[in-house]
Amino acid sequence: MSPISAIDDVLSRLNPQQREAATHGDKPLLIVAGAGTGKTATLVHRVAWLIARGVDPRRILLLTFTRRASAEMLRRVDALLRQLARAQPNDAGATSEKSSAEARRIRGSRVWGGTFHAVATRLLRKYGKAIKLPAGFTIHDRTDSEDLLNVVRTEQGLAKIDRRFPKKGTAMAIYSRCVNSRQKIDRVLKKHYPWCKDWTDELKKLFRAYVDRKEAAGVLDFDDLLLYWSALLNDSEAAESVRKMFDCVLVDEYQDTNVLQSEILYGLSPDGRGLTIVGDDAQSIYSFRAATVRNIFDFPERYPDTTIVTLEQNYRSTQPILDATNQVISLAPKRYTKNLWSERTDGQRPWVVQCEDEDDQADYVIRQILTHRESGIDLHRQAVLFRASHHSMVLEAELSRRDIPFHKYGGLKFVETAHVKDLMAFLRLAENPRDVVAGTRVLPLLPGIGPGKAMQLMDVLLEAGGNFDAWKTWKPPAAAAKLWPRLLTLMRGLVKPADDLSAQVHRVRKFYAPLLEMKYDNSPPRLRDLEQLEQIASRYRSRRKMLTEMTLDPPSSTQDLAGPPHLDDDYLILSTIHSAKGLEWDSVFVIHVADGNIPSDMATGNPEEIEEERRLFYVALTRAKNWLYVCCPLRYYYAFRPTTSDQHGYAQRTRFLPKPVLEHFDQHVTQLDDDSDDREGAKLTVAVTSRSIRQEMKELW
DNA sequence: CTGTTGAAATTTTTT
DNA sequence: ATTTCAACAG
Repeated sequence: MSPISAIDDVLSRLNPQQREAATHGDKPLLIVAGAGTGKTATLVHRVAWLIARGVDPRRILLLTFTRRASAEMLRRVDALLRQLARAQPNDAGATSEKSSAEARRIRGSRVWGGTFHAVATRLLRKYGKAIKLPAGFTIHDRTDSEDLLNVVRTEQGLAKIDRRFPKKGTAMAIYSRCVNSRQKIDRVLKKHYPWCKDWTDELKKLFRAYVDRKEAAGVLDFDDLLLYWSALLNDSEAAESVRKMFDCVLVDEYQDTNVLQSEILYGLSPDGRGLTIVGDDAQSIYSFRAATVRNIFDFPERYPDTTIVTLEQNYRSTQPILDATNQVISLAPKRYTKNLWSERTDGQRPWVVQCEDEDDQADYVIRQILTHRESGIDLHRQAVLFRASHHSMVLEAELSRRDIPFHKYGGLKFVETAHVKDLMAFLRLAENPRDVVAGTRVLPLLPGIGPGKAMQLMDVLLEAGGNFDAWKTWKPPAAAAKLWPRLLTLMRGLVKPADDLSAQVHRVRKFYAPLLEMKYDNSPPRLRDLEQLEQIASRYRSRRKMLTEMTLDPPSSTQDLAGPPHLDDDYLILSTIHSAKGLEWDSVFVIHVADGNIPSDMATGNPEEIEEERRLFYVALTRAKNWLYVCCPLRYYYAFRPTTSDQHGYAQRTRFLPKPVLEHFDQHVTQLDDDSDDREGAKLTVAVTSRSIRQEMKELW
């Protein structure tokens, strides 16, 4: 088989639109890909096609939303390329060496892949010098950035003035939005933070000082990574070298990029040559990170040669599910109209399930999941989705009680827990002694040292250019006298370590463990986390690499840390809707579908926010392949304040399921049944409550 | 300046 | 329920 017909063979598995996209030339290409329309397959084939056509893999840049997505795509590109290589004519002997060289050349794993932030880091380590970045910069995550901002805020006395001054989290969000949307602070405040308008001047001053502080500390925050990448592309010399690195740039999830990212893209290819972007305006759910659907709408205007390919055939869901989800999104004003359809015409209609309360909901979901499992759908092919991380707490407790294993994605991550951050701070301080945030985290761990002394010590260290010897002359207070010399030894040993990374972590752990035990009363599980961290460290070649990766791409679920799961392990997936992006399961349960949760009360300020919540709901629903359950508890208990007996309120079904849409769902009410020993009693209550609930339902809905 | 205690405020999504 | 803030004693 000739190479050409081999690739034709591979491409024949795609539908005509997908094939058009995969084999498009090098003019700008916009793929509007509805949910489940095989956009990953299309991108993967496109990359493989480019490589097969002779493009050097190292000159392809694949920008994805998560590292997981990038790894998955590159793996599939590899598989495809291997398949192609096998199909090449292979006349014995001499050619086999040649063809294995060819195979090496086309390895997809050599493609540049990753998130904007991860790629930015790699480029800045390499070319940062051109714009005067220190090579050994460390990266601040959101919390670190807030901490540094707080340091500056305290210095400026803004914390004292009045309690109405925006808190660090808000201030950080404002700053971040300015950077990512490339807007002046006045505009951002007016549009998104009107209640902070009175503080404009103070905020400006605060941000200026914050920028200086970052520079002095040799750190970059998430926004800086993009900002400096963009700056690199504006520096005439550096831009030339960076631009020349890539022939093709492909961007996934383009609807969730922000203005700064679109500028980076423009910088990489001003005429759009070699540019491919994929997105779905109906799934734009990251505007709180300054992402804007406009990017995808404006793309054809910015690059007039753009070809638009729309993918509408859905390979994921059954038609009854699509009928319902199409209805949900049809109520949104939108521009790229798609009508998703499937060849899988039959299947169970999606359900709207009315539950009594949160406990009932958890119970119902678990029963239904177990029923599916009995019929052969493993737990990991089922998922429970929710708007906010804490919405799954009751369910998690119940799953644990019944020994049903689960992995949770989204919400607080392992690396964000205090003790892990503490330990990492030691490493970060060693890597970059100018990092004030790391220092002011480590130092107050010692008794007798608080924020004040810590700040002083960091100033001394900064003055000395980051040489820990500068601390030798310092006289610690009595309480810290014993530990101080040991800390000094530890840190000096870590600066130029002779041992491998896990040994370094071990040394930190030995030092930190007793302090941890004093600080927390539930220390045993935390100590175990630290042991696990030591294990993880052995997987990394360098400390810098570990620090970078743990910041940019933290393990998304606690269980991920244990390494690849055993094959016989089966576990249910719990996920925030945001973290469920791009994924799919056989059966999907969306819980807490009540107004206030979806749309979240926090996001009903303006119509745009509400539209985003609608898309969020749409994303959740379109994750389902075969079975879709939408659950809404009728009654919510108020956990707040002394629980005077039976305080509760009633929930309204989400506004995104009005009557006409609801007709595409089957409606159910949970039936309590023989779960417990007192079968009789349970049945009795059911009779009463379910009737009264139906009554209430009639009145409320 | 540190560390503790008690009161008050808050309530999302994440690179 | 948790986190953040303010006041106060050592």
